[in-house]
Amino acid sequence: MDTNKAIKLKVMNYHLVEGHEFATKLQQLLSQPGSGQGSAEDLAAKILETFNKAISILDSIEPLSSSSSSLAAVEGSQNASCDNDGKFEDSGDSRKRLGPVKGKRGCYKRKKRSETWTKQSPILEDTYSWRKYGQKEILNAKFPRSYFRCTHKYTQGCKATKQVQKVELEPRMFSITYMGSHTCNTNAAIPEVKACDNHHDEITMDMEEHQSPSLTTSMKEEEENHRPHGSSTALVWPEIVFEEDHHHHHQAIYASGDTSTSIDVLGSHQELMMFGAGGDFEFSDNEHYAIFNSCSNLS
DNA sequence: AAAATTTGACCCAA
DNA sequence: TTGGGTCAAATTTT
Repeated sequence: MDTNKAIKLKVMNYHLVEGHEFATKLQQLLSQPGSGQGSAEDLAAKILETFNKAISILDSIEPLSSSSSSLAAVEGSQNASCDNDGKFEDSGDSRKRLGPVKGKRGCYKRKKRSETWTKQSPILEDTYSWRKYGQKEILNAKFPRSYFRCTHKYTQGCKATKQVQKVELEPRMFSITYMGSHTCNTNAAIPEVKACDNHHDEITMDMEEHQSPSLTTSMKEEEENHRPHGSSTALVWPEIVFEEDHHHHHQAIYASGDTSTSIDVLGSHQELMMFGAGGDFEFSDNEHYAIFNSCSNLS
């Protein structure tokens, strides 16, 4: 708790203040006629990066849904074309599924025995270390889904997993579903955490045909957030609209409406949705502190 | 050499 | 039989 406060303070001091300064400079720059656009874009990129870092850190300390629901579990499917209304049941470790929805093929739902929560974020990293163990093309979805498990699954029996999939309607966003909480020794996890060097794992999604030339098959966060040529979109996170384009029966990807938290960043609006069983994201304070410390000097 | 990723095979409920 | 999730051998990266 105290440590979380300390971390927040640091985030405030380093990232947010820095971002604010960048934004101020940008504002000055824009108000001056004939100022070079290149540097404006540069500033914009810096601002974005700064805020992304801050959000990432804060978000992992304290997942945004403070009003945790009492649901035992929540739908985990991100299949953009499927409506879900079955329920999870307790089950063994794996390979159990729940019924289809609306008779449409491919609309499965996985049984979940542990808490599951989903968020949307342009940021792929978090404070845990993950090992990718699979990737699947998902029916009716444009982007593949990547599967990750905790690096310490076998050494420490940690059962946490996550699934990551690009959001169809906003390809710079990722839908990240966390399943189960970490039981691994967080101290052991520290050295593997690559929370700040921006040059690591995260998903490498290969999609056969992506239209944006700036989207390479390897979608590292840096590439995502750094793009100076991203034009105005580099500055704005578009509002996420959960609108089903090819199937009317579906209103929202996360149908079991729970908590939806919004945060405003740079005047734009990003929506994060957190669901489920009062996700017990249990972080060791030390871990965060260490991670944050190691990050804070990287601007 | 060890750790991580890729990717086709496999499992199983629907 | 199918699609989603996982496994594991092959491959790549560190």
